[in-house]
Amino acid sequence: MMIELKNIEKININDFQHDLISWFKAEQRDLPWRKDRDPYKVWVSEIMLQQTRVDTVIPYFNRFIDWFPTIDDLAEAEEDKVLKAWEGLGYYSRVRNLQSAVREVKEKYNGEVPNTPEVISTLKGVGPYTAGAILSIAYGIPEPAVDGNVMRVFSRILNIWEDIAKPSSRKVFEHAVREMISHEDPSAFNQALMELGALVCTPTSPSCLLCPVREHCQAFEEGVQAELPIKTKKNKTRDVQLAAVLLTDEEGRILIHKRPSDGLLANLWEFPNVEIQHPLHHEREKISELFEQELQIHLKLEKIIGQLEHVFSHLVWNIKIYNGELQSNIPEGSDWKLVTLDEIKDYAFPVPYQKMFKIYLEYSNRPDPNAAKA
DNA sequence: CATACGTGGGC
DNA sequence: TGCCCAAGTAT
Repeated sequence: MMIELKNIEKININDFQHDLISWFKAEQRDLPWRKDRDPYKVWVSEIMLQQTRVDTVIPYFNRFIDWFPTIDDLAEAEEDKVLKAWEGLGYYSRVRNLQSAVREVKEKYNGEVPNTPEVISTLKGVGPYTAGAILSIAYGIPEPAVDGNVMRVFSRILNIWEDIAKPSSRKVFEHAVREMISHEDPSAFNQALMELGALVCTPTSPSCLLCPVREHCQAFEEGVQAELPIKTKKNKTRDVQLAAVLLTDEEGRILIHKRPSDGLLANLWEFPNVEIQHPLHHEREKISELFEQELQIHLKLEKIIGQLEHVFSHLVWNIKIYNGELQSNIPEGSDWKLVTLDEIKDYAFPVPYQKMFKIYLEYSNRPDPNAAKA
């Protein structure tokens, strides 16, 4: 902490704020969530932007605000429709937490997004970053909003060699932001830091020659900007083998299942599937048995119509895709449904099952003898 | 504190 | 092809 304080003292904070904010006001991108400061829209955008690129978020944000323009609209919406609005964005608990928090705001806070760190931080899905972002952007409150961009930018500006992958590092950067933040325009200051990280002070090969705060940058002065930030991390993924089946009944309707309300892809829809513990056990009979034991459905498997791999951040799914006929009644419970090809588009499926459905459609339209191989 | 939690894009 | 992400949070 002493080192950072020392480097902060090397910077003329007023000049830094001015150079940063002037650049932001001139160069900021025209983004849909920057049209106004409606705390709800700021909130939605910040949740969507977690671990997600701006270009990906834009169309989702526009549709989401179109479907749920206000806190009331989101609070009153069916969760299935909310998940449909999020379909394909990933990290689906974000939107379930968002709806839960919005309902709490409606009920406990008279529909007003809280404007203090203490209260807003109690809302589901609102962590230290999001709290600071909403407070500063929507309410002009000088709170730090430390995300990956801010840690990268400040690592370089202040020549900080703290490992930004460590959770404990965030407080170092929060401290630095508290020392540096503009109290005149905290919103522009925080957004400028993130915008700079996105456009100029990028992870690899930062564009220092275009940087509005280059003259304040300790790492640039030392010529070490390319070495920073320090970020350790090794993601090891686990492999999971699945057999999934597209089952139709005698009327051609398709059997779908709603996933459990916690864990991976919670509350999204899927096609019936089982995990294959031993990769070689893909005999028809064994697969059928597993479906009966684990899902209580009788079926006639036809053939493997395809195969796909889907990579998550922490695991890899290898899915063998079968088609087949449902030979028992649809299981009891609202988590099973038989739907037509037209109805299926109202249900939210995670990407691996969208891929699976696409493979099925291609298979049905034009049977391909080679598809049976795999 | 480490791990679970998605996805599509860049090199 | 494979690895690293990108405006994090919950547990």
